[in-house]
Amino acid sequence: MNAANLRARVRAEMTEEIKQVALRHLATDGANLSLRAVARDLGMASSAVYRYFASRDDLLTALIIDAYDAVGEAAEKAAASQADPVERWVTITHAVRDWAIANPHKWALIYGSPVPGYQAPQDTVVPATRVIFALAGAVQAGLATGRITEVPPQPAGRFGEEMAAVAEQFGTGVPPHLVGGVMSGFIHLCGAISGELFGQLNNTIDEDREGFFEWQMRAAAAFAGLA
Amino acid sequence: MNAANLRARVRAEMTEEIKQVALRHLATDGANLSLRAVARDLGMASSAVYRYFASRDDLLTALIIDAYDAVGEAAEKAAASQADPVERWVTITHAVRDWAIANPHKWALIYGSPVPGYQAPQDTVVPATRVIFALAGAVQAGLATGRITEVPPQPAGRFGEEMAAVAEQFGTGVPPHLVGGVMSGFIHLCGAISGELFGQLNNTIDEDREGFFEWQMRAAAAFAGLA
DNA sequence: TGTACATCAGTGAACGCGCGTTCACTGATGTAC
DNA sequence: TGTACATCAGTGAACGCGCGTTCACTGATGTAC
Repeated sequence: MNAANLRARVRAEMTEEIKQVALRHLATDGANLSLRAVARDLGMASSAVYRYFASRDDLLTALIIDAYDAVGEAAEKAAASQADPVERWVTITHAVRDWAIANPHKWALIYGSPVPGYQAPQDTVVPATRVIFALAGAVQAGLATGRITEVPPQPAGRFGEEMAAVAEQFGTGVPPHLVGGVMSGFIHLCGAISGELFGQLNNTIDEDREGFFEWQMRAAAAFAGLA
Repeated sequence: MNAANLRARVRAEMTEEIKQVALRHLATDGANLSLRAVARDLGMASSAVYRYFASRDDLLTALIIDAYDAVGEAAEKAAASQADPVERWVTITHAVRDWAIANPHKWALIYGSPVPGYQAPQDTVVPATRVIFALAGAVQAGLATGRITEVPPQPAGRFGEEMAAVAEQFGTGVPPHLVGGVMSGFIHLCGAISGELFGQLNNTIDEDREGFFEWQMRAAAAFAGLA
């Protein structure tokens, strides 16, 4: 390793450290992320952070992309562990939920209310799709193994056309009417996790939230054809 | 009207005005609500607000309760307008979505990521249940009119017991296994609206979001027995 | 291998601004006799 | 009806604190000849 590489590596490590500390602050203060507080924790001048991130928003963007990648990777790993299409779907959803429970502030960052004044740049678009693609993969597997027999009710009208466009654009090999089922399952998944983390289940389902979750996700799988 | 009532009325009007201005700020700055900014808009000293709300959190609580009541009322009004149980369910969900689209910041306040450092007091619990009760009412109507024939898959284990406890506690007359379906539908509803407002549908379903929404909500109704 | 120069991480002060909450106070309105 | 008193909305200054970002700078590290 030559000198240039060393400097680059030190820089990468420092960048990583800033993000780690920022995540800790996110956990306590929500999205009101303070650059100065981060710098203070690192024992450096607040201005030094600007060597690594051009602005507070840039730091936020980096955290958002990391979070999308982390939950996406969890979903993909889970997907790879199950051959049976239905169990693959269920395992993916559990992996996403487990990740969210372990990292509630990261979940809120990417699936919660938008940060006021923050506009997500294009870089976040691709990482944001990894979970949906993992779910679509389970449906693909179901198609490939002849596991999918009943189809969900056909989406009608313009929205059906949009599903067709999405199916073609992403080329997942999943027919349009099942893309809607995947999308619906993903939305239900997000709702179930956010409901659990943000308090909508309080005073109603306080014991067996995992059981309730799986029950819902199996229903969602069935709606996407995976019965 | 005597003098005492007049003073009380003026006070109520001022309280209302403060809340209105606070809501406008919520729309632009998210949950980072600033008492000083509100006072500034009203042309009064920031300390004067303390005559009406003991603290910033108290003001937030008032806004949260108002929001729960507003969306709950929208749901109940919609419910009253439809006799057919399935259409009642669908109409309720549309009413909730319409309200959320018209008041996205209020939706985020009650169903989005929790406000950092804010702890919701007990006063918010009852208003928070009005939407679920409206949905449960549609299922009750379905039972009463013999419209419910197929039942959703029985929830197993501890979570099934919890559903039974909830059914008994609230005394809605809906059998335990259908309470789970109502709860699941409510969660799916929240997910669908939050997904639309918070950006999860961007670049995927951009045209006919209403169609996609209704398609999902009819599936949710079916899962709660309303086929 | 040695030296002159360029790069770049990090500093510390400053700018201009914001915040929630408290406190002693003024002055208008309402109440009791 | 008139007067003394109590209530209470609103003021303005202050406390003690926070923030993002810029800028001229120091000093160590890396590069080119």
